[in-house]
Amino acid sequence: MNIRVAIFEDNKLIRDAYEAILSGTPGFQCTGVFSNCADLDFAIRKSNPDVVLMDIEMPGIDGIEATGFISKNSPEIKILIQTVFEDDERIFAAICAGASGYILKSNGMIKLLAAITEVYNGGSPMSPTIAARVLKLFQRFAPPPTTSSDEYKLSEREKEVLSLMIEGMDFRTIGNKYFISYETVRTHVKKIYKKLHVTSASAAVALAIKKHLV
Amino acid sequence: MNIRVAIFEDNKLIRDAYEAILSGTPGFQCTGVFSNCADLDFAIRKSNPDVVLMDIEMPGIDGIEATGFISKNSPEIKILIQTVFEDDERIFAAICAGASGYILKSNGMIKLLAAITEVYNGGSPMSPTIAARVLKLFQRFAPPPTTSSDEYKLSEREKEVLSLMIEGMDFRTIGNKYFISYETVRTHVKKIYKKLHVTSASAAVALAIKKHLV
DNA sequence: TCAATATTACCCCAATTGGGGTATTGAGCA
DNA sequence: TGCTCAATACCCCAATTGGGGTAATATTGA
Repeated sequence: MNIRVAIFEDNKLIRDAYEAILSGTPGFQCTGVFSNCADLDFAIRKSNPDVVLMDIEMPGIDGIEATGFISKNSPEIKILIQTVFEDDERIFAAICAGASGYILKSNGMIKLLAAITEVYNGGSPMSPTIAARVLKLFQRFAPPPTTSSDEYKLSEREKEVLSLMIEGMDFRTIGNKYFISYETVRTHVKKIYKKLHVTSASAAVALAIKKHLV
Repeated sequence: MNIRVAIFEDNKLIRDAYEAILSGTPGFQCTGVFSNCADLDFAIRKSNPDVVLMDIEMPGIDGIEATGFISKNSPEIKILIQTVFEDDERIFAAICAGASGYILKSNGMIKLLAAITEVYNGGSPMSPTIAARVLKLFQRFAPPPTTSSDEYKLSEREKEVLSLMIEGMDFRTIGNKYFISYETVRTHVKKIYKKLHVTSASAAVALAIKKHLV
C-alpha cells in the first residue's frame, strides 16, 4: 500500500520537485498538489491523504491555520510541517494546531521521505534543532512538580477499573467488562480510594485524569 | 577536538560496548564510565564531559535524578537520555530534569553517535516515537484548543457546580460553599447531566476535564 | 519459606446519588 | 405583556455508592 500524500506549497519549483519525488518513489503516492489553502475542505476531500505535507508560509490561509482546520476535522490525517523558519512562535503554534512532525526544508529529500513514513507510522520526526526548541518550550510551560504518577502504587487491575470509571461506567458494567463480580469491583474501588486518599468516584476520576494515573 | 563523553549505565555489556565504540571512533572520547550514580559529583568532575550518556534505569539514584543534579550544577553539560522505556511519565520527568535528548536503546550504535554529535551541537535528537509522545504531552499542557467550552451551553452556576464536583465535593458541601440548598445543587446537577448527556458524576467530571469545560 | 500483596467474592448498613415530579422568583426578550 | 429560562427549593423513591467487615487463592518478594 502506498502512503497517500497531499502537498501544500506555494513555491512552484519546490512543489513540482516534491510531486516528482513522491510520484517516482515506490511506496508513496501524491494524491493532491495545492499552491494555497483557499478551498482546503475540498482539497482534503478530493485528495484523501494519509499525510499532508504542509508549508507554513503561504499566501492567504497559512499552514498553521490549515493545520488546525485539518486536525480538527480529520484528526486521522497526519500533518508534516515543512518550513525554512524555526522560530519558537511558529513551532509552538504548529504543535498546538496539531502538527505531527516539524522538519526543515534544508533537510533534503531523503530525510523528507523518511519523515513522511515516520508520521504515517505514528511517529513525530523533528529536526534536532526543532526538537531542542520544543524541549525548551516544554520546560517553560511544564506545570509544577507533578507527583510521579505511580506514587499511588495502583495495581494493574485497579488501574483498569479506574480507567473505566473515567468512562463513566457504573460498577456493575465494569464487572461485566472484566468478567468479575460487582462486589469485586467494589473491593477494588475501595482500595483505589484509600490509595488515592479520596472518598468519591468524582474525586478519584478527577485525580486520575489530572495526574494521568491511567 | 573530540567530544568528551561520560557513560552512566548499569548493564556491563552495554557499558563496555559503548565505551568501545566511543574509544574506537574518531571525534569521540570516552572520559568516564560509571555503573551507578553513587558519587555523581565526583564522577562528573573527574570525567569533565561535554555530553553525558545517561541510562534511566539504574540502581540507587536513577538517571532522571542524576539528570536533574547535573543540569542544575553543570548546565553546560548536555545529557542524552538512553532507555528501553518510552512511557510518558519518564519522558516528561526527563525533559523537566533538563535532558537534551531522548533516544531508545534499540536505535543502534550509528544513530547513537549521530545523537551525541547533535546534542553536542545544541540539538535535541529524539526518536520519532519519543517525539510523538512529547508533542502529545505538549498539547496536553498547551492552551485549551478546540473545545469551545460553551459547546454544551452550561449556565454559569452549572459551571461553578461542575467545577466543585471536579474537586470531589459532595452535593451538600457544594451547597454550603455557594450558600444554596442541597436540593438546589441537585437540581443543577440534573441539568448538567442532561446537557452533557451523562448519567453519573464520574462521567460528567471526566468530560469536563477532558473538554476543559471549566 | 513466610509474609505481604493482588485478585477474587460475599455480607451488612447507612448515606448519597439519579430521576421523576412541582413551584416560586426574577431577568431578558419579542 | 406574555414567554422563556436561570436559579432557587422541596418531595418521593429506587438504585447506587461508600465503608466496615471476612475470606480463599495465587503470586511475589525478602
